[in-house]
Amino acid sequence: MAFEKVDTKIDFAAQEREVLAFWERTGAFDRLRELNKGKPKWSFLDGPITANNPMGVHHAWGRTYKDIYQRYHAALGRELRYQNGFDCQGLWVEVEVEKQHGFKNKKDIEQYGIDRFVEECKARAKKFAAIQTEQSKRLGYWMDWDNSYYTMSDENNYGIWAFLKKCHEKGLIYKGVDVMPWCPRCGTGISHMEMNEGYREVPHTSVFVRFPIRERPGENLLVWTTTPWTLSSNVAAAVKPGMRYLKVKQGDTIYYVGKANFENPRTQPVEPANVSKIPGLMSIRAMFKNKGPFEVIEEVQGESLIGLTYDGPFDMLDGAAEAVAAHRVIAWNEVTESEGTGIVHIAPGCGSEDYHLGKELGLPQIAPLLEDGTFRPEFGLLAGQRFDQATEPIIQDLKTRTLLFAKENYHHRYPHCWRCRDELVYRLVDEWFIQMDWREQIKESAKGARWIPEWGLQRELDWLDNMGDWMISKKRYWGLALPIWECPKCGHFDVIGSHDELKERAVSGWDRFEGHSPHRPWIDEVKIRCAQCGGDEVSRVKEVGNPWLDASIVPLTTMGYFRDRDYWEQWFPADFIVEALPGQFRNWFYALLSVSTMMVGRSPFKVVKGHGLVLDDKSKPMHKSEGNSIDFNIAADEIGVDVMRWLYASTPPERNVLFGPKHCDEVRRGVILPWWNIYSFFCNLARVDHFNPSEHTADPSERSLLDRWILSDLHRLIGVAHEAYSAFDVARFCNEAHRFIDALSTWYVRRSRRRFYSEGWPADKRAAYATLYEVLTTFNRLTAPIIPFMAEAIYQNLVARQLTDVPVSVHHVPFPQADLDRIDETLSAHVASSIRLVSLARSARKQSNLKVRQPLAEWIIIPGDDVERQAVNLFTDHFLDELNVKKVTLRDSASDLMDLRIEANMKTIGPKFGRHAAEARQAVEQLDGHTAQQTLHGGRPLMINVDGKPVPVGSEEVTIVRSFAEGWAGAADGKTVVLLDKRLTPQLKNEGLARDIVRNVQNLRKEAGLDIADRITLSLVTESKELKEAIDQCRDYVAGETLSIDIAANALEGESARSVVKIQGQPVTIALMKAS
RNA sequence: GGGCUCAUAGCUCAGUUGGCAGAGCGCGUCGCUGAUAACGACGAGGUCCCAGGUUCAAGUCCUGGUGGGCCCA
Repeated sequence: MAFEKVDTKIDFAAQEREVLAFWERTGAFDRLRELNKGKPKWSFLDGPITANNPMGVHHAWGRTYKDIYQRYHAALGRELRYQNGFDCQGLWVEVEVEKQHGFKNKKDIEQYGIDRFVEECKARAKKFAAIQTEQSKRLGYWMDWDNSYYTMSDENNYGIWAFLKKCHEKGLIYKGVDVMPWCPRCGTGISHMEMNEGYREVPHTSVFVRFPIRERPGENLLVWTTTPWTLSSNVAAAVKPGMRYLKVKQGDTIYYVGKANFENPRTQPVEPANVSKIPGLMSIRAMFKNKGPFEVIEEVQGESLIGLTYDGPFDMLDGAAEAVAAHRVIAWNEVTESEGTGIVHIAPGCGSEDYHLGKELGLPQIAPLLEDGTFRPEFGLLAGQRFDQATEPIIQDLKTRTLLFAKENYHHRYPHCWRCRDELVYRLVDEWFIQMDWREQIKESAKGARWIPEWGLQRELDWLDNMGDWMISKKRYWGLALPIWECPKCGHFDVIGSHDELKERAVSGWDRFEGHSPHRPWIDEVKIRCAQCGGDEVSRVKEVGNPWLDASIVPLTTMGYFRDRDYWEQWFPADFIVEALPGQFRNWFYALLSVSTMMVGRSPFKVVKGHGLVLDDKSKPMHKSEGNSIDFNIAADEIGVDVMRWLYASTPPERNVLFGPKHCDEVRRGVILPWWNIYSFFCNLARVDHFNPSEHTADPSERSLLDRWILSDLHRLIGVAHEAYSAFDVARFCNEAHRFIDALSTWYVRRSRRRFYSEGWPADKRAAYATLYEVLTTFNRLTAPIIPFMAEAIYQNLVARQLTDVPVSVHHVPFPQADLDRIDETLSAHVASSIRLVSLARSARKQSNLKVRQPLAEWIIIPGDDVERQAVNLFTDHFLDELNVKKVTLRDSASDLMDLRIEANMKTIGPKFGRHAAEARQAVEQLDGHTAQQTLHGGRPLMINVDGKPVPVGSEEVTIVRSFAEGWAGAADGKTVVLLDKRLTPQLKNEGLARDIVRNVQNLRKEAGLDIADRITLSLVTESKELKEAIDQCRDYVAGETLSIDIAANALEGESARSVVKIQGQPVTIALMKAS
């Protein structure tokens, strides 16, 4: 069948949609799986994507890698599982469902009904899983989409139960108390890691408050806090031993304040750019001055304050009763001179550092806030108020009682909930933990895998060394039901390891649970008997699980560990996983390693690769909330998926990729379009010529040098492709492929073009066709994993339409194998030299303003080495044509045409002359060029005077710089010199004019819509004597190039196109008509 | 607060063992022309973050600082 005409103005996105339909129609993916069934396995494990929103382009990077390496291994003939994963459970889904309903807090959810709420979360995950599935298909991601795993599945949840039970059997599960960041709106603790993502700059009212010292009436500690609500729970005040404190007297009142703190100019701790936008801060000294006269009466050491007791600011509240007797000044090294007053308010129930310090010293912990951030009833005037709304009442109250020294508007970075943006507070809470003292075992597992990049292992080991126990509970609704049943009577708890075990242990509620997924609220119906005290109303704890548990059991659950151990053995551990780097060392990678180490004692993956982030074109991370995330579907249809995939594949994975129109366009123009243009050039000619790949073949002996060269380069590239793909370094292949496209386009095709235009099928034309056909089809297969759509389109036209008994899809074709015998390094060196010589000559032409259309008489080449000399001999014809010269001459020297100057080569002169190097350089550069060159060519050294002594200098120590004689254009690089004869004979001048005329006629032909092969009648009307003469002399040339059967000097009757142009400044009227 | 890492052209980044500072994109100029919504050549554009030090010579090595990123506390 004939080749289909290729449109050079292709709409790539439309073509991609056609290819998708083709894959669908032909069942191409299923066919691939059949082809590879029973072959050696390659096991990829997909890290589940959060099924909570449609994909943005930033989700496509990792998925591109996943598809590329799967396609490559399939092309090697490996069997794969192709299982995609969706991460379904967790707070992020809850938050979106809450938003839909306008819920403000947990009460709203409970009123609405946990069952309905959880069903909606489930439905949301399913909905977005379906959307992401369609988007992934659009990306060209070949997966077994009907067999995706969902972390909310029963199998997955019960799998985690088995893991937790195993932990419990080893005594690792415990309930702990800690002060941790808490989101009052979500009503749940926030891990430090989550907290890092939510810092924002906000203004708070910070206060300076005095604490009266009981032992010293009239004397006070001056303390400062940015969170006035915590004053309700103050227990102690901390000073730093060794630090200097001042006694400042104002009126009858004496204040203690850090000496440095007192004097320090204070600034708002915000981004430097924001400082000027907000009011500044007063120094503490200025605050005193503001209030009236004061004097510094004494300076004391911090130690002298330690042990003093004081009256707390809210001692009258019932909730603070425990603290009254505990108020005293303690020593703490973390007190700083740069912030606050140098005396730090300590509330162990309201801050992390405070808590640990308090625990060390045995201080009481006062926890003032309920789950929703309001004060407990026992906090009197504050009871029921939210911590942030309480600021004003607190200040008013302190003012009334004259305890308030000052207040100010303080701007700082403060943590907010990463999902709902509410301000976080520190709360004292109970949570469930896995004790992680078996970290050494996990480290061994980590070492058993290969990490790309290599430093990933060290990063992971660092994390494993430093991590605390794993907090696995969250006081929420939608998630893994922690299988912990805790006896309300005796406090004993049990961890249930499976569905069946629970059924066995159940004493009530099983009937209400049966038939439901193991989620709240249904699972909470099931009660068991306490194994310790025999109580039979033991309920499950209310908490749900950390979602990283959900994602980390998948190497077991999805590969059938709990249901088909034989199958599991075949696929575990995974050969490869790949995910975005930031965070995963402490998230998925960590959780995966921990779970598999516990369950089966080794890493669930052999190779783990990380990649960077997708940033916008201003280098900012893409976030839906920032508004800079780009919708995947829109991008796919605007720029095409192949372009996007190439952009991702070609970015070094450790770096971030900047995604924007500019960068996509760079890929499109730099890689995709040139490749498409080469293909369409070939295809459209092959179509007209009725090229038949099985008929028009060529023996090696019939191939030209350039044919052998491009095939050699192709086979070298095949080798690189295997190395790069199998090392998971596709970026390296992209670089080399880009270079190959450049070479193919700007050298092979350009230099071979005329061979395709000859009549009939001479051997040389067959060789050109056969060569380019082989290059195109082979290179196409190499790029197919990266740009699967374009590869398919090209394959269908070049191969599937032409040959019988070939695979239906390019993705069924085995990956090419390199034939080392076809690699010819010498030839590559010759071509490289040729390209260099030609570009040197072009540079010479450019510098002398000699356009290539103007023929020149002679090109003299003084080769820098033997390879160049041989290249000139091998490729003389190409040289003549490429540079439009009449003659190429090889010479050993051309001193008659050049002036020479000597420069010092500091790389060798430096070490030789040491501190006299500068002097030596001057001496060398004063030498006469020609004489010096003769001396050196004669094998003798140059003599220079340095430090008063004559010293010999050899050819390695100097460089010769050239300038060129009148009438010659030249350029030099290293030892290589090229010279072009600028002198134009009348004959040359006429030929130059003729070529200009031809070019203009060709433009007009195209404008007139003529076919390449149409013959024309041409008319050239001009007043210019020079042009007339040139036309006259080069009549045959002009006629031949433009397919003119006649060239008239007067106007045409019935012309179909006309234009008036200036040729070298002289006007001519061109007209033409198609010849009958 | 500790650890790691980075700082080079308008942008994105290379820069080997110290030896006259590079590429791609963008910009400007010119050229090529039946692969043409391409392509090629040439050019302009630099305080190599700052300050010291070693050296004949420092983007490169050493010390100290500043600024950014990541990790940990």
